[in-house]
Amino acid sequence: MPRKSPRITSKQVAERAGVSQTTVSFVLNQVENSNISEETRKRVLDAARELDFVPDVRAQALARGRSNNIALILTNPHRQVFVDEYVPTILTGLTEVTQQHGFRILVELVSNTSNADAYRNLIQGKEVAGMIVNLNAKMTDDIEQILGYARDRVPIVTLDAVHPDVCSVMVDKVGGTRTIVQHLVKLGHRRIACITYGPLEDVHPAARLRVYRTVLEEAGIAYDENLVRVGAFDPETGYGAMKSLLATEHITALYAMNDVMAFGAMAAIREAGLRVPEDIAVVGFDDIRLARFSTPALTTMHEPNVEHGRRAGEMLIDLINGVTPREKHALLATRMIIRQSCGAHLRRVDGEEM
Amino acid sequence: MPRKSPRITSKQVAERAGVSQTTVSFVLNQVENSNISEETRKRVLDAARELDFVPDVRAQALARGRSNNIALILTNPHRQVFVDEYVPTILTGLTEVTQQHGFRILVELVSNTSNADAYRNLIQGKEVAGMIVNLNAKMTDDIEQILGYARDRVPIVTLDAVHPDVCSVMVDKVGGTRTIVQHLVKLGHRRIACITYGPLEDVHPAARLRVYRTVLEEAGIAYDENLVRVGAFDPETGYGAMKSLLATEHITALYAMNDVMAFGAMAAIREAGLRVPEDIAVVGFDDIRLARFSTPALTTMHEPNVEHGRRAGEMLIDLINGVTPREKHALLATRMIIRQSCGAHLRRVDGEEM
DNA sequence: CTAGTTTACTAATGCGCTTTACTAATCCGC
DNA sequence: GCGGATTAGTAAAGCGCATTAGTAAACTAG
Repeated sequence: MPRKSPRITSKQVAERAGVSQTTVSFVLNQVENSNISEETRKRVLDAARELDFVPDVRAQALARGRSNNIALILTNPHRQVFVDEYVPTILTGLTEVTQQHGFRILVELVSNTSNADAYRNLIQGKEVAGMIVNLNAKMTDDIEQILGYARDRVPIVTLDAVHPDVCSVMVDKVGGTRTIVQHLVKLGHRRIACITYGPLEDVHPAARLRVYRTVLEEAGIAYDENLVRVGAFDPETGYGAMKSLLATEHITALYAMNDVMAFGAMAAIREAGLRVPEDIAVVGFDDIRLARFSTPALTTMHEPNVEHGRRAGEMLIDLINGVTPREKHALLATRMIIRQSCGAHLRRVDGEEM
Repeated sequence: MPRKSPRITSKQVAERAGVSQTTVSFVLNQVENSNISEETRKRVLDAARELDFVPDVRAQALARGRSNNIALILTNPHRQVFVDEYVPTILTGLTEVTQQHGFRILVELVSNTSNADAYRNLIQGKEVAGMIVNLNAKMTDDIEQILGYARDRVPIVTLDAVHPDVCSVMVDKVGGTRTIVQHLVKLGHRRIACITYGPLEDVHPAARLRVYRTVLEEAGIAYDENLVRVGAFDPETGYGAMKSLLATEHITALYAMNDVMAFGAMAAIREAGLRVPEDIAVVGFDDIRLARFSTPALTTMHEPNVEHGRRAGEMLIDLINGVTPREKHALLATRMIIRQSCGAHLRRVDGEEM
């Protein structure tokens, strides 16, 4: 069990180096215009190394008036965030930049999106220097208020929702939707079902559904709301939605708004004795690692999640440092990955360039 | 952009309530034997609420001599940790208990397992009150030294590796391996391949491979090292390993040490024109959410990851509070989930009770 | 009615650092 | 050789809380 180890403070480093605590602080923090001679500098550095000195971050944070933590706030974790590699990949990109700047990541799960207290404590408690929020719910008054409150006190970047005044980095799921639904249309499909996720008012599903509809109509295909089903972020709902589609509708293609639902849907199609893509073409969205290994391999839109985390981190650190980010709202492009499930390989499609 | 909001301190609460700062602290922290009258208590509470007071955690941590953060240290994140739902599920269980006790989670990615500095800074910098480490590498001198160093200074719980002196919560992957390999044996298989992950010296793969061998030998099946391939934590390696197995060996069953590799392996089997489970039975390990939705649905061992995180959190908080945990090394059981990929449903197996 | 105890608080110190204001010594130009 | 600028530092205050030691008043017990 932990025993009290002798705590090394900057005062002890000062003593050992024969200088004042101030000098130690100046040297260790490389304060400019502090006029420390090279010789003294070296003595301090040596002393610090010999004593194995690591400054107490709590004291630093208190004295500096700024924490060195950044919060990653995950709202609705169980509904949508904790699926596939989303969190790990975001974290990968994020830590890549935060580590460089000496920030640590505080992960906070907020189950109720409009739970203002979680934010309040984090901010007022001075626990974090900035926050990155995964917020994909509908922009209600509640949320707008929370965002406003937060933004007035601490730099903040959202990963999804766009509030005009709050910086954000967002994956262009809407553009991706256009691309992939057009892909299905080009393959000749006219009965294209859609499995979306709810609530339909939320940022992405609403806009994506609209684009799905637009693309169909542009191709002269009437929008049929019977072909739209609402799932969630798990294979089960995709499976259920497909079952229900198969029971009542005749379709030749499916656009599932995430890969995981596409997996479920394909299972349902198989159970019904139908083949993918011969009977029903299926496309997903996200490009999870397993997408390449489903039966058949899933055609999908690739989301740059590592980049997503990285950009959000960079933007936040800019804000923390008082630098105005070049773009207030960054949009990251998705990329279509054509595999087998859409049936493109069967039809000798001419160069899909989108 | 954030403007300086008037910081509310306990001193202001004190003023408003007409008491001393000490009293505010006593009331807010519910200090025992502080003899605060009910009336004063109420005045303080009211003032705090009216001013929207949230104590500065940095100052609290400094004054109390204890941080209220717990580190979740993820070693080798890209190699194995950032697969499927592992991190999210661990986080779910962990935050469940940490939130109750007022601790926050600091996530730290350590790419090099024997990178002592990461631990040192976290500990010496007094950033955390305790650490949970996902350490699944071979117990080298390096690691043993790091663990020793850490444990001498701060409570620590490992999620995988077992150092006799360091508390741990671990999923019984070895026991699970026994169960599921026995399952394949009972189904009549004699040529059972194994796709493990490396490095083979690490905690789990070594022990699991040993059990795989033991189970075979107990059934009178000679261990054939040609049937063992080393993959990793991604479908690609499972796919590659299976390709290579199919090229040279005749097998009727496969035990993949994780579901993701099993997915890859199944893809390879299909490509070779063989059927799962008729030609080759496949079982995985982990029970990821998609396991139920592969073709065919994957038979696997379920890992209680939420429970894993929860137990680790409970154990750590006990240690932090100076309570000796009931068990120093907890072992969590896995559960076999029989689906289609093992072919059990084809053979009318008598009640699989394990 | 007084000494001792309990009740209900408060003053003041310290956690370990950063930072501002200050000082002593040296340098430099004329 | 003297005033101002520069160099190389330091002393001390303060960040916002927890906590220890202490105090004044009220309440007992004898």
